[in-house]
Amino acid sequence: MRFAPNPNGPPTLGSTRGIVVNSEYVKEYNGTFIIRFDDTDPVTKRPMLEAYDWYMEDCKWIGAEPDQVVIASDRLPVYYEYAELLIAGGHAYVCTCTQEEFKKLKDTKQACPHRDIAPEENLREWKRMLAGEYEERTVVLRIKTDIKHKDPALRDWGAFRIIKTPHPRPEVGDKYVVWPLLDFEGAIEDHLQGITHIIRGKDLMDSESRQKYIYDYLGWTYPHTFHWGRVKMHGFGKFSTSALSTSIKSGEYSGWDDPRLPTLRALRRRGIRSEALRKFFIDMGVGETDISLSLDNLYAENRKLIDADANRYFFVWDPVRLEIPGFEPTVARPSLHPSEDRGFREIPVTSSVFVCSRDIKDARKGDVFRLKDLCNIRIIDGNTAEFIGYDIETIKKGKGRIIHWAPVDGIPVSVMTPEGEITGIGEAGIIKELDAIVQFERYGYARIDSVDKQVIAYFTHK
RNA sequence: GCUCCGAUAGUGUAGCACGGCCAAUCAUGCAGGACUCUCACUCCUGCGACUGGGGUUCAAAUCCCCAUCGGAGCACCA
Repeated sequence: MRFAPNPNGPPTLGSTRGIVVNSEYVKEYNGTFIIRFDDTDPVTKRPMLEAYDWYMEDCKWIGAEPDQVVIASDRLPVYYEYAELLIAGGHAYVCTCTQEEFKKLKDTKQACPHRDIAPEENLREWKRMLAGEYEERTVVLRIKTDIKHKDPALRDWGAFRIIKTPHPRPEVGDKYVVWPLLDFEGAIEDHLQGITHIIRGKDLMDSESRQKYIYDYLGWTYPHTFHWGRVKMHGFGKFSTSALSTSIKSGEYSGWDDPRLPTLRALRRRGIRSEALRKFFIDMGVGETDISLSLDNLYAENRKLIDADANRYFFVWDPVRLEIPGFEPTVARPSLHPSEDRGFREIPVTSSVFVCSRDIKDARKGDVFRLKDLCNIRIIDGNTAEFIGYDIETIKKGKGRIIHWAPVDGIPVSVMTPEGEITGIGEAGIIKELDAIVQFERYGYARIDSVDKQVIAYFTHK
């Protein structure tokens, strides 16, 4: 099996599906997993140098280390060789029609004048192409199919064109001016690498019919193919790699791992486990239906994985200070985890704490609350309350709500979420959790990304 | 305009190649409940679908036709 991305950005949720499902089949049937960089367009979908490594990194992280790596831009001579074979066999021709001219003829099922030129002449023209004698957009090498084919998409498709912009990879640079199009490059590589099964997007459904002409001319057997539909993610708008790239450069996003982006590295930074991603995509299977899915399933999967590990902490967002006059300073000792026996945090408390404004803003005089793992209080007015005891049982019997809180000398915490940044105060112990996933009680899970004068956490999910 | 593909609960998915075992699977979601010093976790209960119409057949989610809806291709992009 192979996964064939164009490295013009980091892997996204969509690419991840390709990586996971292909590699899963490989595991199940003991096959070979090849990652092939289809980087044969130095202009329109110009590859990013860093992205090659990003793909390798992300594949590894998600448990899909490739057995082989192929970089198409390294293999132009191979493609040239087969092109010549096809030209010599009279199966391909050099066409100097303009795009518009050819389209017009093709749409009316008419051959262009170049179609009947003799192979020898085509070979000579091909050499001129390779020698750089043609300018961009003046010539193209076409594969001869059936100009009268009922499906216009299959009529004499283009296989090579001229591009004089250097390739971003320094090893390649301006070495070549004749570049293959996807259907040609992919057709040759799939055969050369002995690919037996291809899963490709529904948008590439015609590729098989197009490429089969080459396979027939060369006497090859076409791999088995499957297709999958388009994936739309709820909560993520439409995005294209190139559009994202500009938004990142302009500073609209902090980078390719901005928590608002559906890239693998962003999800990783947020604390999504690779196992959750794998299960999510494997359960989804390979369907031709276009799907529009929510990340709830992924989050649910992830929650099961992280809940037992995630230590609990108090994080108060939208904090308001609540005074409890006369309360004797003490040390609260909430447990690190409600069911795993992992010990306690220790939080020194004085006669005032922070609580979420949401929790007390509608409270009236006399309302009773339990500050979780600390004490019971009764509201006096908007931001003062009186201490009324430590006993949890009295709260359990009554109707007082249990709310969480943070010490007034706590640490500032910023949580980066897909919806934006949430700031508040957390207990100081959070600084011990650098790089770990914690649960902010009554808020959700988050990965502690950095710890300095303040804590930066990346929101995982509820 | 021409061509191709798809359609099962809110979402995703199993079943469809070989029609009966499907009063349709699983997950998530939602609702209710148990547990709990978190709105988390765990557990229990419940809700919810074969796009429509014809046909073939003793029997259709499964086969055929039409319609509707959705997606894609017809690039010197991938």
